[in-house]
Amino acid sequence: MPTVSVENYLKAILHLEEGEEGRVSTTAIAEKVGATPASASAMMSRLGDRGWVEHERYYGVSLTEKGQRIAMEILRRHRLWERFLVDHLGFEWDQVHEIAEELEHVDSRELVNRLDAFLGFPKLDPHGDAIPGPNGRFRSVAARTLLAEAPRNLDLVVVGVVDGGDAFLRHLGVLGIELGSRLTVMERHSFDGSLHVRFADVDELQLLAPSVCARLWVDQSNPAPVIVFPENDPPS
Amino acid sequence: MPTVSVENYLKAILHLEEGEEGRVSTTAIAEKVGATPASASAMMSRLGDRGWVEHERYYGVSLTEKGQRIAMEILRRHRLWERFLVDHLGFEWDQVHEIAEELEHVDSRELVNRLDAFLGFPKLDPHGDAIPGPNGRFRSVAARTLLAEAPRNLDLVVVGVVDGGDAFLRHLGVLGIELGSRLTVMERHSFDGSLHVRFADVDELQLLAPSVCARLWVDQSNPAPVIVFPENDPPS
DNA sequence: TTAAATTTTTAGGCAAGACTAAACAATTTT
DNA sequence: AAAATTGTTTAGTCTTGCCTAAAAATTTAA
Ligand SMILES: [Mn+2]
Ligand SMILES: [Mn+2]
Ligand SMILES: [Mn+2]
Ligand SMILES: [Mn+2]
Repeated sequence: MPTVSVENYLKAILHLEEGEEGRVSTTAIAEKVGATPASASAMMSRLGDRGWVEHERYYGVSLTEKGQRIAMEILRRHRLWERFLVDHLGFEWDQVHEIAEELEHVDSRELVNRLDAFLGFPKLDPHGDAIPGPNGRFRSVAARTLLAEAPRNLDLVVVGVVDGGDAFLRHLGVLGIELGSRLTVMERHSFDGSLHVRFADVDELQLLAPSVCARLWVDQSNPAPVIVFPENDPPS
Repeated sequence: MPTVSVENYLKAILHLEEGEEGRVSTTAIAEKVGATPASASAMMSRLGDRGWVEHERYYGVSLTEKGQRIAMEILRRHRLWERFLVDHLGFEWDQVHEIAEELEHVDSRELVNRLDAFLGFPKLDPHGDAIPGPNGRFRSVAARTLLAEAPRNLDLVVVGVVDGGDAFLRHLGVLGIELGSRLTVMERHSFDGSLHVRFADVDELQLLAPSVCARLWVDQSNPAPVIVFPENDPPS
């Protein structure tokens, strides 16, 4: 029965662990939860006592099996609630994070599973992030690339955002980019990595700053497959 | 920006104030929130400092205008979430209280108003209790009577329960009683106030204990009105 | 109108979680 | 290798909210 604060810390550590190798630093955690390093340090020893993190003094922490299970559960709730807010209450994707940040702490196994069913067992949240299943593992590991690293001349589709703060999401709105937007990389400028892209529904080329390209997940957009009818029936 | 604990205390005081005259006792509040009188006493002076209750030492408290506004907002959230849980997630009415007790503390004006709209601006929660509107006042003051005090030989309909703990709600399930059940009081037994009633959908008379009759709100069931067509047009 | 019983408040502690300032350890620079 | 910088922990303090035990006020009973 972790408190709200403990749940926020565990989720922060989970976020910081993915991608980065090894242990997570106290200062990074403090920054993520909006507290001082001193407060985070105190919390780490409490989390260590309860067996939710492994704490090597002066070298950071990593989640234990138990801690990870809890963190994944919070993440699951967060992302399911975000889906609910967008799909059923008509919120925009840049308005739901803060509210989900509170809803995720409502503790009822039954509630979250019924919500999951009500939403149709979604695999992705409104920002394109995978939603953990009731077992605490992700339902699908989608193959995705950062737009910044995508090859040219491919039909791409935006499938997610990296660490999407509300300001960034609103900026995407200004640029006319949303989940599902289709585009092609025409030119990559080696000076700063900015890209000239062409959107499927726009005529002119558009320039995207590297700060944007590094935060967009894209996938190859499956073109409507060309179905070739065989001239003869295949052998059964 | 009250804390969860403060919100629970304010709501408890609101509940205790209705019906009872004058101030609410520290001990009653303590019992309602599940704390000791000493803890409640300490909380009362904190609430007094913030201007949410009027505290007359040794004589109890009453909500101020401000305190009442906050408490009504919590009550609104609680009952809206109960509606959501029953109407959309398929919970039974005896399973939702505890979960709503947590959801009510999620603090977002926008969220609660959109939820209200999503639910179709309901007037009553699943237990028949009125849901406060965004202005903090009840939307409708339904005319209702306790079954224990209802006259005989009237077509009645169950419109609500008084202070419905889960145990009582499950007992109603055993008796086959739910919101909307139609019944008529056939006999009132002066010994202990128990009633013989006839349910609209059952043949035999059924005996209801006073503990049940005192906790059921009933209203006269409007029989499908007999429409009398005038022989002549009324004078305009 | 005292005395007994009940209710309420106060006193003294404790745990969680936050902060600032200071000490300490690790890492980088010089 | 020593010095400076950076990151982490410790020390000391605060607030909220809870507890038990004891004191004080109020209510009830004798
Ligand atoms: Mn949160
Ligand atoms: Mn998200
Ligand atoms: Mn509550
Ligand atoms: Mn209710």
